[in-house]
Amino acid sequence: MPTTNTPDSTRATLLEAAFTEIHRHGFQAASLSRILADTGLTKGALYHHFPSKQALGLAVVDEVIHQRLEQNIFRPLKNSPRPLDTLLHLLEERIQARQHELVNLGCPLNNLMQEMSPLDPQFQAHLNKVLEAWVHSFESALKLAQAQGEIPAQVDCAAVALFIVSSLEGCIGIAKNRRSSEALRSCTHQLRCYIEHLRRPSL
Amino acid sequence: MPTTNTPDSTRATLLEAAFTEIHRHGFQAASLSRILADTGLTKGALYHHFPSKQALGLAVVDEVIHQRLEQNIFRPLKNSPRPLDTLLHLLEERIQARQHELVNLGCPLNNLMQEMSPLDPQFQAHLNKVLEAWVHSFESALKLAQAQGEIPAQVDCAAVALFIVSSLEGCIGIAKNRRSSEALRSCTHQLRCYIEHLRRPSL
DNA sequence: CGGATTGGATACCAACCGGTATGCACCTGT
DNA sequence: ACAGGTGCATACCGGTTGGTATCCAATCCG
Repeated sequence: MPTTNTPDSTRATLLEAAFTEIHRHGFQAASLSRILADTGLTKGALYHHFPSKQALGLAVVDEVIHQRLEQNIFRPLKNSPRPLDTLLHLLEERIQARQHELVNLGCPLNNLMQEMSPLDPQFQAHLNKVLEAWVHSFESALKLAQAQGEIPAQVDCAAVALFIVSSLEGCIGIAKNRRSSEALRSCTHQLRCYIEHLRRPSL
Repeated sequence: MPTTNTPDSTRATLLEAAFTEIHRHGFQAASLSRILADTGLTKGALYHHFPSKQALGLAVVDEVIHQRLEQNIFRPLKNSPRPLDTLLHLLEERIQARQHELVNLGCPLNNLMQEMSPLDPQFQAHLNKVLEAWVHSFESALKLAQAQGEIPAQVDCAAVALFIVSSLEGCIGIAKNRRSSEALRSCTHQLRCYIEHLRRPSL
């Protein structure tokens, strides 16, 4: 039994604790001391794996936030034969499942975007990469539905995908401010209505 | 000619500078020293007018942010005989006029909601009051349009109003992250389409 | 078996933070 | 004209922050 952990496990521990701390307090107010206290590690360990607080934050974006979205949203959507139904189902089910986290702390990605994008070009770039992947994921689903004749040809899938992601983040943000699951449900219901509406021949 | 300013002008100077600083850096990262450097005032002046940094922030919410919304949005909407047209016009014109500010720094209200609501119940309360006033303003406009027969009776005006505000904030937030006026235009255009859609007999 | 490298701990630092105590002009009420 | 309050400046405080320099133990490699 080794007395030292594998380096990757320590790194992963730090990433996970940093994610939680950032989710709770935002990046700027995230305290390295608190992360270290939570993990039982020390500054030596942290600065061995990450050259700076910023690098830690960017790693959280790339390796925690992006990956979670990839696994929970992008992948199911990509593999679905009925993309529109899957999209609607994901919007309902994923939000329902994480409603407490969302109402209390909001969306980790959006929180960071709102806080860091105007302040730090590097954060902006990394966050935007995740955002674009998200929009692209929805756009592909919409285009497939369009190819299947489920939504009209004149629909601008890219613009609609951007709007869906925007509205979704908006709904989560407002629900967080209200501290209300009910607001989250009501708001995302309207969003689903909007999406359903795409189906009908709109004129 | 008096050598001392009227107290209210100093207070207003502080509020305005605090608003700008908070808009740029968020509340937690807003530096009192920077506010004082910008105004040429000192800690003595600040703590004479405000008992704490939190009180300053809450005053910015109540006296700057709320009042601006009141003047630029709530009031025009309340006095309009054609509420739906006015709403759509406001969404287009106000966003166009402030697009640079919105793309670079986002919506002052939403920025603070995202940052402070989960952290500080007092902020949450003050911010929520502004948010509710906003939603109520839109709801009243929708209800008037409904009474005028412009939108169908089965439309849930409260839910739609909440969704419009949420989506709007979402659109601004996403456009800020992309640093793109074009994204802001595209996104709010979809929102206006959604609102236009309320007009048609939807079934 | 023994140097070199890796993983991490300890102790420390300067900078900055919000907040406070005190002092001092000036205006006001009487 | 004088006492008191108002409006603000100056100086200072303890605490926290991100970051660094140093050191030790374990592992790996030859």
